[in-house]
Amino acid sequence: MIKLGMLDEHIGFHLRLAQDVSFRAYARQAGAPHLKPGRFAAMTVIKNNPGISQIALGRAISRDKSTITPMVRELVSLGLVERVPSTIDRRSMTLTLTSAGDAMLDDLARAAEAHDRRLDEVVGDQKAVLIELLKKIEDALV
Amino acid sequence: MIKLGMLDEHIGFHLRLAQDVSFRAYARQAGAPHLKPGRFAAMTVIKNNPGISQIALGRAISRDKSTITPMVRELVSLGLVERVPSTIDRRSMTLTLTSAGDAMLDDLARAAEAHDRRLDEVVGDQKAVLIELLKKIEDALV
DNA sequence: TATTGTTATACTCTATAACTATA
DNA sequence: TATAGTTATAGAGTATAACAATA
Repeated sequence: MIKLGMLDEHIGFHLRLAQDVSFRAYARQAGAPHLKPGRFAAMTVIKNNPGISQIALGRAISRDKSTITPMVRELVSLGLVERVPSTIDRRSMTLTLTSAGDAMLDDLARAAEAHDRRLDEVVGDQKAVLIELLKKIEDALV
Repeated sequence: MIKLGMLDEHIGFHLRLAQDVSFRAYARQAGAPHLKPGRFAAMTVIKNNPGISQIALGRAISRDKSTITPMVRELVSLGLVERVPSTIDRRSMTLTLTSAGDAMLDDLARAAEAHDRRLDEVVGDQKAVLIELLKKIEDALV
């Protein structure tokens, strides 16, 4: 049996471990509707903020603009996102989901929800507490 | 203001976000005693399980053996880990920390602890609850 | 001068598969 | 046959820096 030593008391360590395990379980389960993990977050942000610029998208998901460029290009080439030059700022692009993108996001949401139902089961009636604590961490450390 | 939509209710999503934020904060703060994140976990496992094989190390931190090889080589070349052929199984290597490795791990532990004290502050008296929930997730989803 | 987005480039982390040497 | 470890290789994900166009 492997011992973990002092790490066992560390929130940061368990955050990493739990995220790792959770993501692997999701990837195993999702299987079919394949789209890389970052894409899901990006598409969700676009859906909820139609017309958003690439820069703003990058800020929303904490990625550099140079990371956003190929990501958006891929989503556009898959027919999931539409990319139109802004009329008010000609440097800027406006992003929206296509109807295919919307449908795909629904599929992904279903897979994510199935996964999250498992997580819900695991944490039981403590879900609200857990999410509240995680949000606190997100807000405090930015 | 960016809206997140349904994701906001998902444990998996907040796990990812909180881990991301936490890791970035740690990286910012750690600054000086530079060693990549996976190394910390590896060295901790070696410290607490002296003589462990590479395969067992890989299992402990959920990495393939081909990921372990260059990782161990780096730690050896930095003088932090000693790597000795096993006398009982000649295919196998035994790993232990050098005294420099032990000292380095102490430094890293201090940085990690400083970071974790911030996390502790954020979650307050809910720390035990949070760790318990994260462990539940780790155990349930393997 | 500052910002949006692209490109070139590079680095890290990771795994798969084929291999060797042992078991 | 199976396991420990290495190597070659490839694919994600990410960022920095230099740049063009526009503000």
